[in-house]
Amino acid sequence: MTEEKSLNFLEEIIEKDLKDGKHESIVTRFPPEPNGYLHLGHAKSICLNFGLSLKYGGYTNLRFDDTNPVTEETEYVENIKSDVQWLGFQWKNELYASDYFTQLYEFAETLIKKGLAYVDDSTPEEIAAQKGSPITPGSDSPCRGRNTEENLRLFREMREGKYKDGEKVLRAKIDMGHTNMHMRDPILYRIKHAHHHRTGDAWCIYPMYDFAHGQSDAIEKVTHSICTLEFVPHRELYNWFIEKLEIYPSRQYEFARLNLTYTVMSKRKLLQLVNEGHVSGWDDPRMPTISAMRRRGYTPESIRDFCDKIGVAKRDNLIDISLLEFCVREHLNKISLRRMVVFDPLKVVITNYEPGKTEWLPSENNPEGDQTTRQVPFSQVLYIERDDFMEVPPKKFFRLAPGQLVRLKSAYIIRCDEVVRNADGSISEIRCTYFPESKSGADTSGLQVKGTLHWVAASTAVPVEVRLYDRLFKVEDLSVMEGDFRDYLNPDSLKVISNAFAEPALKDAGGSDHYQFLRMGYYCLDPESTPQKLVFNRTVTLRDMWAKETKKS
RNA sequence: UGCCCGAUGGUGUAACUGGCAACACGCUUGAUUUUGAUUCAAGAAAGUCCAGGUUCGAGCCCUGGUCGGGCAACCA
Repeated sequence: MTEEKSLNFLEEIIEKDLKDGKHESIVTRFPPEPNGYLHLGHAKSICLNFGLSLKYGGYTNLRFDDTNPVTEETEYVENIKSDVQWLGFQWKNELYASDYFTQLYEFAETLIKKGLAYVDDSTPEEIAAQKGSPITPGSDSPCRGRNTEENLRLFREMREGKYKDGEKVLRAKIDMGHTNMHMRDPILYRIKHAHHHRTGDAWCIYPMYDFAHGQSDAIEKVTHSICTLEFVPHRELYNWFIEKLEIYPSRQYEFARLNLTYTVMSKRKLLQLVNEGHVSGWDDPRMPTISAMRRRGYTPESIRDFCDKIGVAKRDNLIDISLLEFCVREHLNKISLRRMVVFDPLKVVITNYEPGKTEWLPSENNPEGDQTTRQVPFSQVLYIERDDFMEVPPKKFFRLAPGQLVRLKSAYIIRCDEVVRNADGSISEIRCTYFPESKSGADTSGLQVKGTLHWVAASTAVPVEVRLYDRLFKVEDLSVMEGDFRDYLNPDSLKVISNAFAEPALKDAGGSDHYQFLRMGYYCLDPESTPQKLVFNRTVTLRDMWAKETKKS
């Protein structure tokens, strides 16, 4: 009884290919360049590529597109691998475009021998000029007529290191008047006397993306090479190489990249935020990177669910971040342990409770799941949230106010009798009476209250630090804003509560556990946390109808 | 002044491939609730960019527009 779900355009293509017998199973690949961290946009691509091969029987390779030694580093390779695995996917083969350098070099010689590539001595400026513009045809390079022998000799000399960076390039010989700019004699190889993270100094010429990607797909017999929309114009060239080199005909398909409200999703901009110190690093919990989201408390399940819900198509899109938040809340609600933490304490003294006495009261760990409980200490002096008390409450204020009754979660109903002030007039504590017969689980008081508050007993409270994250940017759609994207950074994206009070059960907080601090949102332990100083990250707030209500008036 | 994509509620994705638009998020209202959470119920919201055409019938097909995006790194 599988739920009948309509197919996206990629699934339609694959099902047709399978039905027509074009393929018996499919091979996809996830091809990151190791020059940055993976972000949510990559997660969409990962879920697609791995999801498709899982669904249709086949496999997915992890292939690092490492053709540019000057920007790529091993550190990125390791992080990318762990992010993919954390998301819950396993590749069939771990591969590198650099594994194919010898083969790609031979492909280049093949093209030269076929008279389809030539060595060009033009400068970068000259080549740019020769390209023309989208509306004007380009012009031939003076070197375009070089004969095969000379091209071969020169190309071999390029490889041997006879020339300096930029002195020569290898170009495909296609058509400088082509309407597709990418077909105007694109560069195939350039000289870079640079150390490569894997091949070391074995090479001083490196293939360009276009000459490496498609051929790598072919070598791996990738059936469906799925990439984002900006590569649509490259497809013609992709197919040209397949035809001229007579290699395995992988096919490229493109989908629209993910855009999210209130954030940026480009590696360049994210790198800038890191380098300029707007965030603490690639895994700063405000970043849309996978590692940041993991640190913030997102679960792989929720990210996969999100990628599933946003769908795949070819039109530009801007996904509302509230969908992402919905996905985490939905998962966290099911798995998180409930705990009580007071962020902004207001002292409450229960005047009719025996001083020095402590009662340990059971409270459920998760009302949605198993019915296990933990013990919470109750005593005469407590803390509640300052926001949960008002001297002159508005009409629908269900919390504590003079004369008003409220339940303390898993404990007793209390009534506020008196407000005690400091010399400056601020409230120092409030004095309440409790109703012994209203004890949670054994309530015979018959009292009805509209509100329930979280609380912490003062004597056993554990001081903790809580980091509250908000959206990184102030505006929903950065793409339509004028000026620099950094002008729109949200100055309040991080708020640190260094002295919150937690119930003692939180002393045993584990690294991978997710918590719901009652009425305060979902949290997890930050890696910077120590047993002496617990540090929690807010993953996401709870939905808050009351906040909406108060905002209205 | 070119070539290539795309256009369905506020957002995203559907519509059995031609039979008068569905699902999710968001929003509103109500019920339940020892989390103003969760859960549940109800509701508002597009007549499918425009104009023609084909057809008994078009969001799906054709033609012409309009609007949006992409394309000229020795980046990927």
